[in-house]
Amino acid sequence: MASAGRREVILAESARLFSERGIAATTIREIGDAVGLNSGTLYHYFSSKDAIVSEILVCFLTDLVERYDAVVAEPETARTRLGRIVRVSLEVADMHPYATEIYQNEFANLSTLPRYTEIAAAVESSHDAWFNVVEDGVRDGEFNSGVDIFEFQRMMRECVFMSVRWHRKTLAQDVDSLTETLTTVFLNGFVPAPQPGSTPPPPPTGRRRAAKKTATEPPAPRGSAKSTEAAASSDDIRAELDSLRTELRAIREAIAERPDAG
Amino acid sequence: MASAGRREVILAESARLFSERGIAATTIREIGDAVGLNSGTLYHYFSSKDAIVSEILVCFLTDLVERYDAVVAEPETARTRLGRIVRVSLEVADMHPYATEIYQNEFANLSTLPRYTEIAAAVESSHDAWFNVVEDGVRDGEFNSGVDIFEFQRMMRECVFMSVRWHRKTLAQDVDSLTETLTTVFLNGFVPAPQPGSTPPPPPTGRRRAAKKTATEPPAPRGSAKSTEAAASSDDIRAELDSLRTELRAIREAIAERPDAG
DNA sequence: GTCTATAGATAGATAGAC
DNA sequence: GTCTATCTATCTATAGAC
Repeated sequence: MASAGRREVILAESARLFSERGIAATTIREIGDAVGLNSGTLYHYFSSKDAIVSEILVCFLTDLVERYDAVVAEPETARTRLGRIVRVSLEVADMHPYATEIYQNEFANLSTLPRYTEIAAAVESSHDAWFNVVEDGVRDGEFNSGVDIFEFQRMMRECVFMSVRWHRKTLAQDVDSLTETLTTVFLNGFVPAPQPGSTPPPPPTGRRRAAKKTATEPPAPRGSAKSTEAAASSDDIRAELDSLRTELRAIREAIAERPDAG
Repeated sequence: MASAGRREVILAESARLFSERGIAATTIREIGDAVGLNSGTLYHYFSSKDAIVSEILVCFLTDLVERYDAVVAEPETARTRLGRIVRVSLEVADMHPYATEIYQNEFANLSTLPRYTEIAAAVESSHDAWFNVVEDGVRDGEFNSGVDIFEFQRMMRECVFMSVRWHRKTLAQDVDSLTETLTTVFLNGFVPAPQPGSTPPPPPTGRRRAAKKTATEPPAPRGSAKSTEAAASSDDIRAELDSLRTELRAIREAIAERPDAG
């Protein structure tokens, strides 16, 4: 009877244990204890321990890809869509509180899982969503191409999912501020010009860590050396930098306008 | 006699296996096979499997903290010191190719390790180095406080160590470009104001990364990840000048080689 | 559906010959 | 220092009573 929700309870408790202790370190008996069932009974619902892992990941990734696909297709600017991807990532992670951590911790060693092909395909699809939106933004001039596209989107994507771990306990409440922080940190370093209208808001000033100085040294010494030696030639260098940038831009545009430009 | 380097070989092979398969999934017998010793012989060098794990992590973290402490004490701007922390992180990671991955993958579940207190203290010390430098930069107005300090430095720190994993095979050659990319992405989104003198170049639209698929392996990071904003120190500016010159030269040559050029 | 009991495999670690 | 041999513990998964 209770078998209706039993499967889901097993999945939920397993996910929690897997993320807390690791998959290999979590035993079937521990899962049984957490659910309130004998370990043998679990095999009435799942054919193996790995099958539980696979189902956890497939459920999470299916939800994620489905919502990514909707966002990517939106007729919005790349910045808007990228912000939505961040938000969707956090929301889906909130619906699957432990799956993202399991995936992050152990994906590298999960290639022998039952439905691994399905899982890998979903992972790749989710990665494509990020890449395509960032690529669109660069092509349209909305983002800066001074930083390698692939490198950038991978950093941002992984940072978003690490943030899930860091904010797991309060993720639902933190979605807004986290989305804002992530897009501000990454995009204000990635857009060509600063937004005149939307300058970064006054500090949300979240938590402050009890910053203890390292036992050896009080790191006071940042000091006056700021721009002393660089000051003399600084203007000349900046001038040359600007001219180089201008020339580079002209050349790039010339190349881009060529009919057979690649 | 061979016992001189044996310990180090055991540590190296163990680290490789632990990072590839996970600690729990790596058996003593596999380590013995990899080293060319019987599994029982390993206990002549280490008291347990966990003792091997601990020694791997302690060696890595000791090197890291030692070099962090030197950087934090430098009389430089926060931006310079933060850049040095990034570089030092990559260099130490290159000296301990697998320790960072082991730490990232399994640190959450390692609290029962033999020398865990020592390990945790080193981890905290390394975190403090990052926090203190970023905090200094904010206090002096060099960085922007519109984003939560703790959140920012944690994102940047974790991104640096994830980059180690992504570039593990070519880390030594990629240190320069990676340091540049990481500081550009994070700091240009974290500095208070853009340089008024130089309007950032509009998007070139020309070069696009060819491979968007492949969830497995990023293409080689050609060092085109260059900053668009003027850097704070003369070293950074000179480095950018050099890279711009190099890129200009490459573009000129590419144009000259086109059959229909001129 | 849930349990008890256990099969079958393999892990970490030890003892002692050489 | 290295080996063979083995102990002890524990795991996944199964068989069958209820």
